[in-house]
Amino acid sequence: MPIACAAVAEISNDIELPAVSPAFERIWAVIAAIAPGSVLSYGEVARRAGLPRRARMVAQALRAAPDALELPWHRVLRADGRIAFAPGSDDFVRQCRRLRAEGVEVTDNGRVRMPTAASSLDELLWRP
DNA sequence: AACATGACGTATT
DNA sequence: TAATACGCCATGT
Repeated sequence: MPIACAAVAEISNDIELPAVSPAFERIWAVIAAIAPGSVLSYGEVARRAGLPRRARMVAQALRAAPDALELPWHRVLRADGRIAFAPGSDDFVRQCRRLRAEGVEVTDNGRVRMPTAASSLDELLWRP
């Protein structure tokens, strides 16, 4: 079992709340596994959690996530690379800060260059 | 059962 | 790139 999964499992067992959905736990595990400095879209998180077409559920899972999990929620963006929160809102600003703090380029509009299929492939193939 | 609401996605213009 | 429209899916009324 991946470390991130174990952490989520342990903590979410610890925290007793209204019977946390197993789907939420899988989503949390995927988010916990996002490497610092990289980002994922809501839809991609859903797919990796085995829940295709359930991007909105990822949003729910994030809202419901216990603080104790300390998920890297700031690494989850919309599919077009924009921050999901309303521009200028506190959450929006917080997310910008946290992303920049780990080296992610964020435009003033709150947009991040998302990895394209091509760029990811280049990463793999051109790596020395 | 019907409708509104979201930290969403995709296609189209 | 931006605006719009529509699709999707869980929840709450």
